[in-house]
Amino acid sequence: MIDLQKIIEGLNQSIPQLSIDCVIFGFHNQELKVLLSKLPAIDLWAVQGGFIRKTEDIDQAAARILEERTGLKGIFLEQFHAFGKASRPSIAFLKEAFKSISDSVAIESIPFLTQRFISIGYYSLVDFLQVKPVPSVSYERSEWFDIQKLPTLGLDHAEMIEKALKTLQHSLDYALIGFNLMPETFTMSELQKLYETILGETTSRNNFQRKMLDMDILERLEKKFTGGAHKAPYLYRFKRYNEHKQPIF
Amino acid sequence: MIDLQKIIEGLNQSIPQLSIDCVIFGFHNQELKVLLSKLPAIDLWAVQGGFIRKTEDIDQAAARILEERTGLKGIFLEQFHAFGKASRPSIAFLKEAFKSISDSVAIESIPFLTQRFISIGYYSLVDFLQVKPVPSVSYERSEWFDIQKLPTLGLDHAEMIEKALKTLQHSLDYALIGFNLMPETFTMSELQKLYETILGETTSRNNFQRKMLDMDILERLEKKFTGGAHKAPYLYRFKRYNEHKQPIF
DNA sequence: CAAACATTGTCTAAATTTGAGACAATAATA
DNA sequence: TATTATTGTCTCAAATTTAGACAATGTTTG
Repeated sequence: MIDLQKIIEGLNQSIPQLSIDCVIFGFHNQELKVLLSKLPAIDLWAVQGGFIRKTEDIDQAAARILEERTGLKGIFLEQFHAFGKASRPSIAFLKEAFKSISDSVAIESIPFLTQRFISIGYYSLVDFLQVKPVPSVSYERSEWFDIQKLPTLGLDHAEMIEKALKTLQHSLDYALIGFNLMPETFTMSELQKLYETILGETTSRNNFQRKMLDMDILERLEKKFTGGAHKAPYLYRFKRYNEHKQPIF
Repeated sequence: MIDLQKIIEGLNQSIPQLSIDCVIFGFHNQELKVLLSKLPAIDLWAVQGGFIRKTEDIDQAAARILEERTGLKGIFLEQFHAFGKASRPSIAFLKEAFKSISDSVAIESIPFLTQRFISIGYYSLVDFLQVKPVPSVSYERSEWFDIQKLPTLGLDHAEMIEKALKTLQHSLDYALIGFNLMPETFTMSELQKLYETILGETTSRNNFQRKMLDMDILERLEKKFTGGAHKAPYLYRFKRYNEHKQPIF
């Protein structure tokens, strides 16, 4: 249920013409996924957005939004780019969405939504299975989408996701990405799938294994008996107590 | 001469609580330098800041500010980070500076300067010798500073320069950096000094030379007779018509 | 005018990293 | 027990990086 009064209050406590958008990545079923929310009454999806309270750090605002939508805190979250084209669509369409929900909306009581917005983009890496998607007050529902099969996105969010992925690919830190996107334990080939999906290229199995083991960031655990007609793979876990294991922020 | 009326007009046409700061890098006398401006009446220096007009892209705003302060356009300029700590000092001190210049300032007529600001940081690479520093309307004068010997900086500009340098180091593209920071022609050892200064580490001369030549981004020109008691080095120039030579934006 | 000097351009061998193929080990199935 | 699919590891070759060596060459010095 959408609570317009709450939305308006939030806007009034926020910095005008500035928003935050979080591109939340997860990994499941060998697919890289993004958590999107659907606008009410309009067939458009968006990454997790919100506003910056007047007394809040922008990093705090991003962490708050992430927690509101996933229930998770203390996980990897990093700013990657600010989007501010003059032609950037305003988020005035939100008014239409609200109106379709509640006839009694006094459009003029919603502050500065028709003005041009500049948005600061963050991306986050989360453990897919630990997330319980919660749409924000102004959205209908949240869902994960395979990054290869995105729905129609509002604003410039397609470009935003593209840029977040580029940042992820470029700043490729194996320990950081694996630690944050994988579940607690995993097999080597599952880990390889993750990197191949993100980078969009394949590696030979033997050399990948050597590279990961040489990095000395993995602990080998017991074997995993999958029931397949073949040798059982070992499970691995990212080592604790190394520089990458610390709470990221 | 500071023209307060102009400043106030500019502020009224700009997006509130949002600014742009450009960290402008140059290279001269084997030193990496940053172009700073000094506040009037206060012993504080700052990188080149400005505001975003309501109808302007943020990239355009950064390019405009760069051109205003250096006379240069069409050169390398890239966004690297948005700064938005809640504790970020406001730029209210500008009022004091203005007041010390002009007794007749009605402080209240200067819009939103006492509020908390969020700033989008850009960095630029320029040919030192082509720059004619021009302080902005609200500053006293501009000067180049060796990045190792910075004066006292206002706001969080020390952190900003630090982060811009880190970005430069991390996204090290030899052709891009050399092309933008070096003069038209240079010797191989001059080029090596540039990279060593930026990265803060030394390379062996022979291997550096091979690496640069193997990249196939340099043209060898005539020799340069410096008058030193040794073999004269060749001059080089970055090749035109390769992917890096195109106007950067 | 020849020797000394400082720096440059290039070559080579060794060390390290990366790429590709091979093969034994092993859990489930036929 | 043989077959099958995958896994863990080894090895050799290729490519890249590191380190050292040395001849070439303007200028200065004796």
